[in-house]
Amino acid sequence: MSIKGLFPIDKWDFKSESVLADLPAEDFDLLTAHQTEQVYKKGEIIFREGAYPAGIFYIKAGKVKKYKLDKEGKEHIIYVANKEELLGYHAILSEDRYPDSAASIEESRIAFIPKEDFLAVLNQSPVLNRRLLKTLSHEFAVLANSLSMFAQKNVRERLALQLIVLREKYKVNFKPGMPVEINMSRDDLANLVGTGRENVVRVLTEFKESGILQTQGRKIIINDVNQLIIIADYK
Amino acid sequence: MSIKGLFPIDKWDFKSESVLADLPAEDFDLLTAHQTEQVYKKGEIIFREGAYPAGIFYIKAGKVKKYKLDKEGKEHIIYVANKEELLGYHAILSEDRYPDSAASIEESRIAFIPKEDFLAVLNQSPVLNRRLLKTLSHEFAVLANSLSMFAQKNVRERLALQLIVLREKYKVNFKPGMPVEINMSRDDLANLVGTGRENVVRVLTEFKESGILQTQGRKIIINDVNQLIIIADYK
DNA sequence: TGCAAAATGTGCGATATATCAATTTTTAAA
DNA sequence: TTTAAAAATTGATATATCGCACATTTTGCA
Repeated sequence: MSIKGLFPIDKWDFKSESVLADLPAEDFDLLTAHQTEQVYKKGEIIFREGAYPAGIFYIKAGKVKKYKLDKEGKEHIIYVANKEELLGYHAILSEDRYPDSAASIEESRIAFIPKEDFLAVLNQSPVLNRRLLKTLSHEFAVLANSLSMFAQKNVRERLALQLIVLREKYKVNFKPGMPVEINMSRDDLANLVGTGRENVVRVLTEFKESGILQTQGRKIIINDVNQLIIIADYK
Repeated sequence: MSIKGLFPIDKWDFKSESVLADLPAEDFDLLTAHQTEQVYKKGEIIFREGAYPAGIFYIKAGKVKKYKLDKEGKEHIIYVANKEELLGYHAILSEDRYPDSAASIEESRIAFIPKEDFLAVLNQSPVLNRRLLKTLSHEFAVLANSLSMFAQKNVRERLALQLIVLREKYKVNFKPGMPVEINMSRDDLANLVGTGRENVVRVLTEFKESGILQTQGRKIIINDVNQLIIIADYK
């Protein structure tokens, strides 16, 4: 029953969809009519799991972690959202409370769009509907991928994978061809990979010794992505 | 930064949304105009990861597993879909290939609806649009929950949780008040929990000795769901 | 620039889980 | 009902990862 690697889907496609790009001007204007902008300092919470949503967020600059807390308060980061991504719309669409929390992992500039405006545009814009359906099903596929990776891969492989993904997200800050620096705390990285800080450090040291990457304080500089791809995809 | 259990979301809400229920008759008729029905024997594959979608599937009777294979062919079950659920629409909405495979875990009767009909209704039906957006964001929340459970819970806790979920799915086959029998191979169960068959057996034995459940051959009869909830939610 | 607090890194024993091999039970087909 | 194949179970051992305690470095602020 187990066919080996038939039609493998491209696991390295992590591009995030921009929901708002190319929206008809009319829709875009209505959507942004009452937006308010706010700067979130590093670590500041944007919304909390279980709270009722009052609107959606649009990241104009910075990076945001979406995470869940377990009973002991330990967080697991589900996703790192980059600038130009939309945030917190799942709760409104599912007519429920936030399924996860969000906080900035670096100083971020974020616009808030009231729920009413979002729903108003949703009711009149087939383009936004279609865009959201596409984004949501893409997100679903990415999440399903993360889930099975968790089930099937070890810490080393998961970390390699996350470094590849993060590299894409941090790329925008650096000139093409220049080495990309990932600036993320070991704790956040560990919570993303689903392990402890110590284990992340251990594997990073190993990668450093293999010449795959360098570290400068907290910064991680990726030298050899291909090597990471081989590790992440190995098993 | 870690606030303990503030606004905990209800982790035990696993009800699946019925996308097609209460759809306007006009839309429903168009959707089902060219449907073809087929019986899938236990274990038969419905679609494969990476293939291009030709339509969507509606489970009229039976149960279906959605899964991903790793390089060695070991499968990880992402989700068990029950009757009356829609299948395979993510790929069409994301304009991509199937992100996972689907196969029946018991004899199932499944209708196939061609892509064209689905898209035609999607273009004209605000209700279907809204319904799909809601379903997708709900699914996303459930999946995100599974992901963080994987990161935070051990095999024992994950198995307890899956037994609770499966009990809900198998409930429909039994009279209210009657003990629910879960009829699933240990292999499928292990692939759902993300571990090996042997480990599932060991934990099941433990549960059996605690009086939480009984087994009759392959069947698992849950006696004490509350105990399972305590275990699954413990950490 | 200097200092305290926070973050990072290291060693090691404890533990959960994976993995292999062998046995027993169940299932389904003749 | 018999029987062979498939599935489930048990036991033993290997391995990855966890999590504590502690040392070191980095960071941000006065």
